[in-house]
Amino acid sequence: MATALIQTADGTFTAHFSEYGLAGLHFPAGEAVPRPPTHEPSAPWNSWSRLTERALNQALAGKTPGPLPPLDLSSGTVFQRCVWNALRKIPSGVTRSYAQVARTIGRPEAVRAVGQACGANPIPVVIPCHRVLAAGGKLGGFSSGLDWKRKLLAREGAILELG
DNA sequence: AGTTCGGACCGTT
DNA sequence: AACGGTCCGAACT
Repeated sequence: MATALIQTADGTFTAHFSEYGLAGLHFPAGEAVPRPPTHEPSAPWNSWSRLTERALNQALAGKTPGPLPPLDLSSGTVFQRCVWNALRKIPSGVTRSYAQVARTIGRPEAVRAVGQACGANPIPVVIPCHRVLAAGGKLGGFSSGLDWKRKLLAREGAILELG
């Protein structure tokens, strides 16, 4: 595994790469980053890092990102990967409810479990867990802070709340 | 219209 | 056994 710092207009994100691809992404930490990352020149990490930086900046700007590095979602359970996969199909600017996602994956009753799976999403922003709201257009929760959720949705031009 | 309460539901630790 | 990024209906203010 390698750690890379990803520079964006919103601060420095931290990315984790396995030998299979991007495995984790963290929002800018409040404090200074502990240690500088180490790179193995031979690995594809530098290439993936560049792809991640480009895609992440696009996403943060509310635009649909282009090519992504391979994603390593092996940390998740079958159910979680199922949910994350469904999340990736939600277009930018569009929102779904936890119940809708539950229906999409064929488990209409596993609503709370879907919420739980969203919280376990290892690659936020790229895997748009922020596009899932509570019923009635209410914001719902967000592991990394609701400010981020609001900000991301606003950048995409998503409609929030109700008139 | 907004709120609180109480069950019911399901995957993860 | 307990906890969640839930949902829905009912009964309030």
